[in-house]
Amino acid sequence: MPDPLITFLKKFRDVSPDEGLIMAAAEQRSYKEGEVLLKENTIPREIFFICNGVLKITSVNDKGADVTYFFLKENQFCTILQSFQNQQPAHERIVAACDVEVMAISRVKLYELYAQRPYIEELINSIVQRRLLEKIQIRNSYMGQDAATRYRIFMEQEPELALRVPLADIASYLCITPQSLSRIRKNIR
Amino acid sequence: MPDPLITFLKKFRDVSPDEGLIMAAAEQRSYKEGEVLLKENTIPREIFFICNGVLKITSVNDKGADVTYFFLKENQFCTILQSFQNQQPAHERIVAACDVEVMAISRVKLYELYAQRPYIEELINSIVQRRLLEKIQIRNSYMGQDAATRYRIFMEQEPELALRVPLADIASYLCITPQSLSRIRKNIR
DNA sequence: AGAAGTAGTTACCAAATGGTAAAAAGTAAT
DNA sequence: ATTACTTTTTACCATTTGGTAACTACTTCT
Repeated sequence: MPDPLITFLKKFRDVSPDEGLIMAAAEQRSYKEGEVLLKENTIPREIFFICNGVLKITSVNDKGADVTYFFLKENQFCTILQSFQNQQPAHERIVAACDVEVMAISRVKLYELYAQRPYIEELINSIVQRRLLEKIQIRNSYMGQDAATRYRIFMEQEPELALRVPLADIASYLCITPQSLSRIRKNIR
Repeated sequence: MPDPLITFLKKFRDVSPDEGLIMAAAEQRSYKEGEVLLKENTIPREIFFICNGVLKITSVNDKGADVTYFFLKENQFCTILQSFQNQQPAHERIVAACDVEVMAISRVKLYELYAQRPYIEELINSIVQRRLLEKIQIRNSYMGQDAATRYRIFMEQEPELALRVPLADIASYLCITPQSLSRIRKNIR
């Protein structure tokens, strides 16, 4: 069975000769829903590639409530990029939004890999940048819309996600209270 | 008088030997408030470096109202990145939020420059990526906050901007109606 | 200076959303 | 199966925000 990370990278570029190198840098891990992959105010030492499941990037606001900035699912890289690059503490937290399997790559090993195979750095950077732009686009699409519309857009863009992560997470992601989101769902039926 | 673009790049890396090359690729332009630098549904053929003033990236929603996604000011590059890279029509529009002076660099000339001086591609990519991450951070900081708080955060992060661009633009950027924003301002005094 | 146009303010009411609380449904543990 | 626990739903009222409209302040043009 081919590894999801390798399979994913091959969609962009043939990495066959370096499969071993890449796999040697990565470590497979599993997390249960709710488990924390990165605590807030800590320096991210690794980047995750999601093989299965959904991660969320969140933080706790002044009122103690969780704010969900992003969901990331299969075939996406996940880290707090600025903090990972500059090795500074991240304010955000990375949490399993449902049970997940990831490949964890430590920064040290990643940069060793980059040093050995510069094209991999280019490759991953371009993948990550593309995804960043997508995330911005998605956020933009919510702007200036009311709660019901934001939910409708979300359901068009990510229909399966609603089945996989708790309602409260989606509510937080869409800046709606869980009660309001529940009401919106009711009105749609 | 040194050019703002060169001065800016020098903050990150010494580009002295290539100043001539860079300047040859750029063309200075001025726009008045409200002038459109890029129409929606057109392919961005150039990237702008802002020497002076503020640009906004907007689009028109289903109800005919403007939504302001971003403000960009002095010492920032501005284009619709995905569309610029892939030479596809952008849904967004680039408009002068106040009178501006920019250096416009055509994609063709930029890529010629990149071919001649690969380090410039790396340099600009890293600058652009850093700014993207910043924009995401700023948007995140508004998430889950009420209108008055969003305005307060905005005024902390960008105090001068409020003096330079119309209130309606800021309202749209913060997803508030101009009337509500006016009321919020009143309550703050 | 006066007129016309644009931008910002204010007031009012309507609609959307938040917050509290309790019930219902679903999940996990014994 | 029963219990305990968590998540989701529902109802209610309070608060925030939006939309319409009129007014004021500012610009710009002649």
